[in-house]
Formats: sequence, structure tokens, C-alpha cells
Amino acid sequence: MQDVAALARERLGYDVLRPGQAEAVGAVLDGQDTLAVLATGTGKTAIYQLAGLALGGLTIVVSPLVALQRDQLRALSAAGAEVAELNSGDHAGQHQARAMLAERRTGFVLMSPEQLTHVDVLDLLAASRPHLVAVDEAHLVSEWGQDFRPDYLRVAAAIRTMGRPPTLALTATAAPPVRDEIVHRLEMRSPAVVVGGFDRPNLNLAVHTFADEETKNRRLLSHVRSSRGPGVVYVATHRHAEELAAELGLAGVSAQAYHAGLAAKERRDVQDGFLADRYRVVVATVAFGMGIDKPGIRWVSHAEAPGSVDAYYQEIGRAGRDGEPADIELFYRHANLGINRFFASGGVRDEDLYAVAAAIDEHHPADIAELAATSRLSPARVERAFGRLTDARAVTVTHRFKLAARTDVDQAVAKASAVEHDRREVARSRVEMVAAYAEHSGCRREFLLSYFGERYDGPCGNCDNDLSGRTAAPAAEQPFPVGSRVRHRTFGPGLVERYDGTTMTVLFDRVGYKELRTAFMTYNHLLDPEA
DNA sequence: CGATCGCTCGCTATCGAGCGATCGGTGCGATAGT
Repeated sequence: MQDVAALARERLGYDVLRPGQAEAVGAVLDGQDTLAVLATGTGKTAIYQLAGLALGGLTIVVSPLVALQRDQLRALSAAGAEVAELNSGDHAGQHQARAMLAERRTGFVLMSPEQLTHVDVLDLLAASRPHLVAVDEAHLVSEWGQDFRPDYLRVAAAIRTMGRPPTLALTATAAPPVRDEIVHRLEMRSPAVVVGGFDRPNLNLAVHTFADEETKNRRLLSHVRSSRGPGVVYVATHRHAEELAAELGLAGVSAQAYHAGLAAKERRDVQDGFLADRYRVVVATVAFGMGIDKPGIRWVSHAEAPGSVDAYYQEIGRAGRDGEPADIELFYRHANLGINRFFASGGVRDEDLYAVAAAIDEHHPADIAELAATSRLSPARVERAFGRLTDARAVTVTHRFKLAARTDVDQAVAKASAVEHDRREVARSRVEMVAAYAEHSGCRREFLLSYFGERYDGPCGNCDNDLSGRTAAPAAEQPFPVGSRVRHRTFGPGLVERYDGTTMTVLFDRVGYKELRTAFMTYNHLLDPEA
């Protein structure tokens, strides 16, 4: 480890290794699969950089955004490593990356998960026998893999192709179920799990509740006008981002909108302008944030409820990285949850499952393109339906994503449909947890930390509820310890998350988060400790 | 789920109410056209 510390100093310019960093690098050097969940700002990228440099061979880095790859490329070049990115851009870079793989050179090759679907890339990776595979922003395996970027679910197969070198998954925010999913989906074997503290004591948490949209927007506007220092307002739609940024501009605030509907050039200008303090305020959708490392963000406000507590913690976590106080405010209207419920309810329909299962039955092995042709569905729909079928173990994946039918079609559809139903229930319950946070009457910090599986006994004295003396006394009755497994008569097995007054929150494997009356549960013997 | 758009109807002097349809967030990469 002393060599690693020296390496960190000489090549990367880090004076001290933080505890989580050293522990994660150590586990990787011992040849272990490793999941590191460390707060942003603790130098997550330094972990794979150091591990890669110390191991000395080829490191493959799976990274979600081309812009992020570019930042990482710069950092690694500065450290004197050979590094190239493999993506649809720049041809010289592609050439170098391929040569590095073919010649098994020492260094780093950065790529998106989509690259892992190219047969020629997989051949190169198989022959290159890397010493390490790092998956950056690994929570996206869980967040995006199911629908938005399904190629995240192919990372495990690619790692298998490479001969299973140690896998290092890195993320800043992952609640226990998300950690489990990362480990499962990346097929990590008895991984070392390094979890740094989630606590961010310099964030002052508050929620303002409104009945009507107009009052809420007026209050938000005046809040931003009177704010000081750089800040971000998160909104739910492009349109709201544009409108609010324009209104703020009229009110004399230096504000810009940021969302995926903008031209690439404009997005870069807003992001760079914010980092360089040319713009004080960014009004953004969820598109804004990854790769934003600005220490002095003084406040983050949400004009609409975020899609999940996980997303909320990511977004507010961008404030106060310098350790100075930052104000975190949620401008909440219960009706605004509608859009998130809508996003959570989207999924795979039974008819798609049926079409894909029938296509596999008719013609196999087949790949996604062939299945799309047979089923007359778009490749994206085939991909999602296929994902559910494999999750349900209703079909098996053979060599290189070629598929084979295993059970009869009706049975396969029934199993996959059940999987999809459960997935949707869990997704919807995550939206309801945002409502639970907003409508929570106790210590907000305690709520957030317990969501991430960290024990914290409030009050923190730094959230709106604590400061106003609203925080209720701790729940008297706690029949099952927090963090223990229980079984409910109808909901099945689950994990005790939290007690709050007379209710308890349990995360059920099948149906997601539920708030239950504690006394009702015990009186009717509806919950039992799981054997 | 909820907000908004655009249409029709109805009634009348310029639109307003009511209805159903539509849309809403994240990015990669490939492709078509300069």
C-alpha cells in the first residue's frame, strides 16, 4: 500500500489517500471484485487510476458519457499513462484504442457500454486480456440498464469474454438494493463492498409545501432572486427550464436553461459558463450534473419533486462540496408527482413479451436485429422485452448474445410478465418514497441516511423540521430491528428501513417500499422475522 | 398522472366551454446530407 501511496503522490498528485480509496485499491490489488460507494469529491476516479497504474497492464474503463471520458482521458494523460477512448467520434483515437487492445499495451482504454455490443470490439477485448475492468457511475447499471440504455446489461457478458479480470464498480450514490443489483448484474463474485459515509452535514435540508402551482413558482422565483452564490434549480421538463430561466433573466438573475433538447454547443457553453462563474444559476432537468465538479455550489433547489430519493441525493450532493454550508430546498406539490409516476409506469407490455418469445421460438439462435425483423417490433422494444425474458430465466443467452428458447412461449411470457409487474411496483414505490420524504415530519437527514442504509439518530438540528421543533419523538415501538429481514403475509420478504411515529417503512423485494402501521402489524401478526 | 393543445360546438357580435388527444427525462451510435 505504501507503493500505492507513492504512486498517488508522484503520478496523480494526491498527498493523502482517503480511507475508502485505499481500501478499494487494496481490494482490487488483491484480485477481488470491488464495489466502491463513495461520496463525490472523495476521488472515485483516482481509485481505478491508481489500481490500473499499480497493476501495470491494460485497464478497460466503462464510462457513460463521452464528455466524461474526455475528462478522464485528460487526467490519465497528465499522469503519464497511455490512454485512448473507443467511441463513435474521433478516428485517430479509435485507431489508437484498437491498437492498444490488439497489442495488449499497458494503459487505459475508455469506452461506452454500447461499444460492448460490437462483435469486433468483443473479439479485441477477449484477446487483450485486461488486468482490470472499471465500471464508472455503476448505479446506472441499475438506473438505465432496464430501459434507457439496455447495453448496460451486457457489461457482465463482456467481462466474461475478457476472462473475468477483477471488476471494480464505482458510484457515489447507491442504496442497499441498488448495490445488490449492481453486484448481481455485473456478476461480481464475493465482492469487497467499500461504503463511505453518506452524511453531508453541511447541507441544510428543507421542504416547502404548496397547494397550487402559481404560489409555488412565485415563491421559488423570489427565493432564487434573493439567493447568493452559484446554484442549480432542478425542474421536470424542458419547457419549465426554459420558462424559469427566462423569468429569472427578466428579474436580473444571471441564469441559463440546461436540458437535453439544447444543441451540443449550447450545452457546453452553459456548463462551462457555470463552472467559470459566468452564469450564476442553471435551471436544469436531470440531464445536468454528471461530471460537474464545482466546489462552491451554495444551493440546490427543486421546483418539482425528483423521480426518486436516489436521484434527489445525487442532485443535492452537487452542492457544498467545499464543505461550507449549502441550502437544499424542495418546492413540493403533491400533484407534481404525476410526471414521475408516469415515467415509472412505463415498461414492457405483455404483447411485446409474447411477440419476442414467439420470435425466439420460431427462429433461434437469433440476435436482437433478427428478432426485431421476425417480431416486427423496433430493436429497442425487442431489447427491453428480451431483458425481462432473461431476468425471468425464461430464455437463455448463448454465445455472443445469440439466444435460444428454453421454455414454451406461454410459460415464458407468464414468467416475464410477473417479473415486469414486480419491477413496475418497485419503481412506483420509489416515487412514493419521495412523497414520504417531502411529507416527513421528523429529521430529514435521518430519513435520507436511513434510506441509504446508514444508521443515524437525529435530530440533526440542521433541517427545517428540527429547527422548527416539529420533529416527533422517536417511535416507541420497534418490534423488528432496522436493517433486519421480515416476511409479510401478502407482500413477502422485505427489509426494515425505518420507524417513524406509529408507522414503519419496509422495502419488500416484490412490491417495493411500503409504509405500514406498526401496531397493526404486530397485533395481527402480519409480519414475522425471516428465518 | 396531470397540464396543455387543438378542435368543435354553440351562440352571437368576439370568443368561451368542454372535450379528447397528446405529451412529458436521461445518451449512445448510425445515417443522411453538405
